[in-house]
Amino acid sequence: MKRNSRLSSILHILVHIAEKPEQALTSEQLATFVHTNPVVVRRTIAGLRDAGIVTSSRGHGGGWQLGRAPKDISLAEISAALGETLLPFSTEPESPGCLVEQAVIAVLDDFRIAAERLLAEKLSHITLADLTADFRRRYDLIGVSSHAV
Amino acid sequence: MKRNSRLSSILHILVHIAEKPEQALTSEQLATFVHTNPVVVRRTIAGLRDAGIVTSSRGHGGGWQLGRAPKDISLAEISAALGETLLPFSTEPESPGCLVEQAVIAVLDDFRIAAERLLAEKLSHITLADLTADFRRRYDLIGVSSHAV
DNA sequence: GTTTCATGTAACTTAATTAGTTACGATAAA
DNA sequence: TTTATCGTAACTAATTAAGTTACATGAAAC
Repeated sequence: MKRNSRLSSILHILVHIAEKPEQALTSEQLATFVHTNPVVVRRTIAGLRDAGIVTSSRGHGGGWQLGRAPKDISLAEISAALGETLLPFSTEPESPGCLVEQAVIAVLDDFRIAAERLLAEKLSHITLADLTADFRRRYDLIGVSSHAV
Repeated sequence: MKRNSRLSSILHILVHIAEKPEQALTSEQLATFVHTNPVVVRRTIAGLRDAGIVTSSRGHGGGWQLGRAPKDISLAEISAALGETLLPFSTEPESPGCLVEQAVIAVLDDFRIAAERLLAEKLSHITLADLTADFRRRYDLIGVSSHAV
């Protein structure tokens, strides 16, 4: 899993989980989908469990399943559960007392807050169900197995 | 200069330049504002020169000045000149042939394009002049020197 | 109950990225 | 001619995140 592809990878994983609702998929299986290893998957996906987006079960036959229906899981929630901002520019003061910096940070923070609200609003209208629907459209068209390579 | 504070640092620098329109500020002076060193400043600011946002002059008395009036320099241009996207999540395919990944990337790319347009639009309405005005408001209120620490 | 198969998580290693630094050539004013 | 400045290449250091190893915990299968 490359840097900065966490959101993409997680969605990839979630759609695969959504496509096998009757069985729990193991971290190992999920790891092969995104070319990484099981521990990284568990670590990355842990936040989603805390948010109720997925559930995990231990022991024989255990693994990962969705915590609720795909249509009730929005990309906004997923993104939030990952705990990263979509706009990762820093506005930490580095020269406390510099009025120029204070002005810059004030303007930038206003922008960030407005932008984050906007992005979250857009993401809240896209659900996992939209992704699985898009996948199935492709699948019906081409008709090959759900995962090659 | 910390990671992810490039935009903020550049704006800090630009406002300082804007506040001394009659003189060129050296990389060394600018570096002290953002607690870094002259070479990093030159490197970071090089893209802005290519975009005509600042000009540089060599030799004795040389340094950096604005390429045009603050009111004609928008944050959208500055951000673009830095050559970084504001939404740095990757949508590079890692499993070509996986229809699930293709669906994820398609949806994510649509979102990214729309989001970037939106953010650029918002940033195009904020200019360096807005930042200097905000600074002056603070300055008039508190009345201390433009740069402490 | 013992074995097997999973997750949970801590601790460590490796890889990638970016800032910081040194060095020196080019340029322009004093 | 000296001094001050940028331009840039090459290297080093710091930081971050992914990858890995190891092992404890929990649950099903036999």
